[in-house]
Amino acid sequence: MEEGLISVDRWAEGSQAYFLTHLHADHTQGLTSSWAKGPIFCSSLTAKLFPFKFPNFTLSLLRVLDLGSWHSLSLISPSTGSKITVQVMAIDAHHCPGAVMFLFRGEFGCLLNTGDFRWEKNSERAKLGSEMLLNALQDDVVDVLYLDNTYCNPSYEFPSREVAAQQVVDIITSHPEHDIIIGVDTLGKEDLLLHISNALNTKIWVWPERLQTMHLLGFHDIFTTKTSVTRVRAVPRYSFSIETLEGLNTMRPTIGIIPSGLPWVVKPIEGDDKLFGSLLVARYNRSKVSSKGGKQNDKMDGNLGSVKRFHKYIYSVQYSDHSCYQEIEEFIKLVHPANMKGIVSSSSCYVDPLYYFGRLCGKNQPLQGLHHQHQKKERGDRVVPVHTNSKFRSGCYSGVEKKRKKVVGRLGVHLSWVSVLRRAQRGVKLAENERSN
DNA sequence: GCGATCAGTT
DNA sequence: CACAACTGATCGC
Repeated sequence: MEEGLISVDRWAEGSQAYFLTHLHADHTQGLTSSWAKGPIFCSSLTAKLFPFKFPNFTLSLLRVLDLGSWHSLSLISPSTGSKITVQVMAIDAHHCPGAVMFLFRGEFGCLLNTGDFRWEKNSERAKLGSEMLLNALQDDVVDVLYLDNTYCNPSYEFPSREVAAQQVVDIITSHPEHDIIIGVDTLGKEDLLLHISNALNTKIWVWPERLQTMHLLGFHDIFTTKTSVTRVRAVPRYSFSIETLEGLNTMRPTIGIIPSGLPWVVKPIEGDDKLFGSLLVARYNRSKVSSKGGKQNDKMDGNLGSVKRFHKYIYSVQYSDHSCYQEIEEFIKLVHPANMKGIVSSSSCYVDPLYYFGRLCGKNQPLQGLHHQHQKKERGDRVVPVHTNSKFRSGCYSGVEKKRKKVVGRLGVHLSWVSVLRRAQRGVKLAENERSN
């Protein structure tokens, strides 16, 4: 498709410099320990965490970019073959540890790729970030903004992480006799756990690999792998299910908390009155949720607007490491790009940020279909110099979309022993397992 | 055994 | 209907 100069979170052959915004798996697809396609630029924290995810990686290929200062790269222009200079700045993206945005300047113009980002207007970090960004831009115009459009829809609203973290603390304190498990990923949401630890003056259990990560991040006395010292455990999100909670509750009273940008609700499998095969299903429409058993009798529900108790044992708290709709809007207003493009697309839909925010950068909304003189489409003549990762696979696939068959396997009642054991290993399963003999 | 891709999970 | 991030199975080498 295009000849490459630089790639952001994309790992195909053909670029001269590769940029990694952060270490989540959906941004490292195609990156492996045996990488040899070129230098990789990232933040110092990402570089520190890097060997943990890619054990035998040739570390000399990593290039650390300090935040907030311009770095110059000497590259070869793909079109003319002459030497050109590209400048890049990394800026805190407030997404997960090490996550940055990249701002580029070069013969192709000025480009900003947010990676995944959260833009909380009132946080000190964001104020610093916006100063850094505005300072870097000076009078430059961002020609193309590559935007984290995960929640680029007005229905996606949620509070700041600080507020959401306090909601989690409130849930925990209102269950003084319960064990607590919180579903988290391999990186991210550390601030939430720190907030809980501080507020409740307790250590927090994590699984062994996660403890290593915590140590790399510089947290040495807050997390533990000993279950006996705390009732609060952070467990891998993929091991967190209704079954798990049901199982745990046969041993000790336990509640689960899911921090997520989306509100969740249970949808039981038809004809199955047991909860074994239940799915977790997201909804926009929260009024439906609360009208139908989502809202329980807890007195605390009063102060917790966006908290949903969607199952006897499970709470959903809207703690998100991605920007909500309004924050995306604020960010676009700040940057005021000439054009923009979303970097994220879910399996079935892609929200073009121009649809909602085209007016903010003088672009027409694509669905209006005006017979307006389009700016030239620049197909063949001008090469877009940046490959950018989209989770959207369309680029490689032609026309036919693969149908994804949804086999809800035979009531899904059966849980394989492998997965039971895995869960046990990661600490979700029962205390009996680790205390036995 | 490794990497890429697909499929399924929460 | 709907997320991001993750694990596991399978295939080709």
